[in-house]
Parts: sequence; structure tokens; C-alpha cells
Amino acid sequence: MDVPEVVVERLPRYLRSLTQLLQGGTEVVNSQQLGELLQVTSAQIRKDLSYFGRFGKQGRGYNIRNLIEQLRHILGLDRTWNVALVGVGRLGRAIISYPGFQPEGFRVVACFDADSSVVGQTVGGLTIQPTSDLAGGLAKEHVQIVIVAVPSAHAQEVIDVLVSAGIKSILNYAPVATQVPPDVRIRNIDPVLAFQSMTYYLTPPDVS
Amino acid sequence: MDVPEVVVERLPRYLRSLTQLLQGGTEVVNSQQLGELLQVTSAQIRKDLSYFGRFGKQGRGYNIRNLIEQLRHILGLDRTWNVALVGVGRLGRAIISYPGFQPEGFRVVACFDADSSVVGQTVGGLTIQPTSDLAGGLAKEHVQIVIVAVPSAHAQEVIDVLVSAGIKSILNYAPVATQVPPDVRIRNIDPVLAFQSMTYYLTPPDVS
DNA sequence: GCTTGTGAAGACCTTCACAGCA
DNA sequence: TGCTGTGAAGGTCTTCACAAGC
Repeated sequence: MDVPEVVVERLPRYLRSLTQLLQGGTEVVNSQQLGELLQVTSAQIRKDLSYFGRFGKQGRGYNIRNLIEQLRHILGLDRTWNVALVGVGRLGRAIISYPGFQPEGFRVVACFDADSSVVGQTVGGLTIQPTSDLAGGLAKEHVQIVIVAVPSAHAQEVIDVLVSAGIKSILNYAPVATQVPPDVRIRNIDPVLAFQSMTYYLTPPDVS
Repeated sequence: MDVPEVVVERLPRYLRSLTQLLQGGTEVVNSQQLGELLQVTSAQIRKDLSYFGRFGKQGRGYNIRNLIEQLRHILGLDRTWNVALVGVGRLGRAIISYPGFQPEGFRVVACFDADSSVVGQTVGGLTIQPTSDLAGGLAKEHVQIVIVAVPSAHAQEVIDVLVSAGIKSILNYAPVATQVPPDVRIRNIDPVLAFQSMTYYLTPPDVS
């Protein structure tokens, strides 16, 4: 049985709300309550979870502590992941100093830049390495996930190197259409695209 | 006839690739070629565009210049939009100094922070206003879109103020599940969630 | 001849609704 | 009684495949 990608993408959201509930002192939740928190139907939550097992108890709901542990295991979050950053410009520096990755088990262990005038500088405790050493540096640090924050014009060439270095997960901040083989997963963070689709709904339809 | 939301979300991508093609000197493109660039089937592009009109010519394809203009009009991108930022911390400052919004017609015209020690400071040519004046400040500057970059714990209360001030489009950077009425559109930018679903595919399935 | 635009078919995802169990 | 887990039904989105038209 294979799990739809949309389902996998919802699991981290469930996990986050469950963690929040637990911190608030709640120990048990049912699919209805969790759904209200997440703006999702209760049936969807139950169906999503059913792809992975039977975690609830009829008549009661889900033990939050247990469900969190199960989800963390399913998603592979019960270990740490090594992340590298390519492109240490303004955006890259903001990303590397973002304190939200570490507590979730993502460690930024290497960073790279093509500009030789910044190579050798230290950022967030890491020495900037030249992009020409990308493949070697990734292997040395056992990197599994790479953040791309280079100018759009160079994004595809960087991604090609990552792919040939065997990287399967990429988080791309460059605002450009990129191409990767089907076995490589790429997520794009692109606030401008988000804006550009929202304006559609702000624009009254033409009556012309 | 109403247009599926997924379709609207793809249009800005089409627009971007078309712009890139035009800059490269191409004047005409067919759905096949555009699809290869965007990793989308040609049928999908034709179907998507057909929700809005008939922009192509059989046997030839699409005139890029014309299609760009049409898409910009459909999406409401043939005008400028006023954007405000709430939360001028590290992340907020990175966002406000991001040079990618302006050229696309999005002008950041106001920024707000709850911390009275930064209120009155100037960031990117804007004076930081107190969050307590949020509703008034938004109206004064005719803001249509708001970027939320406050700590998670305060995101929902800020969003509630935005909603009651009549804002219909929100870009939220706080890593938290938020609730808005159905007529308000909220997009979440959340790199940690992106990571957390990618690790699923990096994690070999349990054989236990 | 080549490519669009589009009904129809198919795939995929969500919701329903209820048997089964605590 | 209350809520889960899940087949079946329903809805939405994607792809097919071809008539129409440049």
C-alpha cells in the first residue's frame, strides 16, 4: 500500500498541533477536536492515520503522547538530519541563523558559496566552503538535505550538482522553475508566487 | 464557472516561465514546450488556460507577449498592491529587505511591531509603528495584503485583528496552525514543515 | 501538418456512514 | 454510549484523445 503524498504532507501539521496540545496539558484528543484545531475534517484525520496503523481507541480517541511518538517515527523525525546551505547571501544568512531548525532535529552542518570573497568567512559557527567543493563537502558531512539560496540564474546548475551527488531532498528558495529526476524531492519556498495567486481573489472579475 | 484553486496557483508559475522565455528572445511557445519547462503535462496547461479564454492559435501555439499580458490581467498583476509587515524581528527585517517583491508590483508600505523599544525605528525607509495601531495604520495606507512574521504565540491574535480590519490576504511565516474565516486567504511559509514531510521519503520503511 | 480547446474517461482524494469495539 | 477505522460513494482534478481551425 502506498501513501498519497498529500497525506504525508499533512502529518507534520498533525504532529505540531499534537505537540502544542500536550504542552497545554492535554493527554487525549479525538479526531473531531484535532480537526477543529487544524481546520480539517475528522474523517480526513482518521483516514490519514489509518494508512499507517491503528493508533486510537474507540470511544476515547487518541493518546497524544503515543500518537506523537508514532508520527515522529513514521516521518523519520526520531533522529537528526544533516542539512547544508548553498548560497550565503542575505537570504542564506537569514536562513542559517533561523533558530527553528535545530529543535526539530535538523542540523545545518555545512555551507557553501560561489563568491571567493566570502569563502573562508565564518557564519553561525560554520566556515563557508567554495561551491566548487560542493559534492565532496556534502559527502564528508553526510548531508541528506540541502537548502538552495543562490540567485535564480545559478539555481539549476547547483541543483544538478546536488542531484549527481546523490541528494534526494532539496529546499529551494530561488524563484525559478527547476527540474529534478522523479526520485528527488524538491520543495519550493516562494513568497512571490504565493502573493501572485492571492491577488486573483482580491481582483473583482472583469465584467467586460 | 468557477476556477479550481489549484489552477489559480499554477498561473503565476506559467507567467514566470513565459517571462523568462520572452527575455530569452522567444516569441511563441506551444503547450508541449512550456510543459517541459514547468514539468507539467501539455494538456494541463491547455486545460488551465481554457478556464479563462482562448489564448492560443491552432497549429502555432501561444504568442508569449500576449499570453503574459492576459495572465497578468487575470491575476490582477497589472496594478500595484500595498503590503504591510507585522513583526520586525530578524525574520521580518529579512523579508522587508528582500528585493523580489517590488519588481512584481508589491510595495511594502507599512510595518508594525509590538515591542515598544523598536517602534519609531526606521527599517527599509519605513518607520516601525506600534501593533496597537494596526487596524488604523492598515486603513491609512490602503493595505490589501499583510505579511505576518511575529512569534508563533502571537500569530493568531494578530491574524484576528487583520481579519476584523477587513484584510483578505495573509502571508504567514509563523510556524503554527492558524484559523481564518473562509473568505480570507492565508498562505503559510513554513520550511520546517517542508523538511518534516521530506524526511518521510528519506526514511526506509520499517520492516518490523 | 501541427497544435489548440474540450468533452469524456480515468485517477486520485475526500467525505460519508456505519459496523465494531472500548 | 462514543469514537475509531474503513469500505463505498462522491467530488475534484488530471489526462486522454480527437474534432476544429490556423
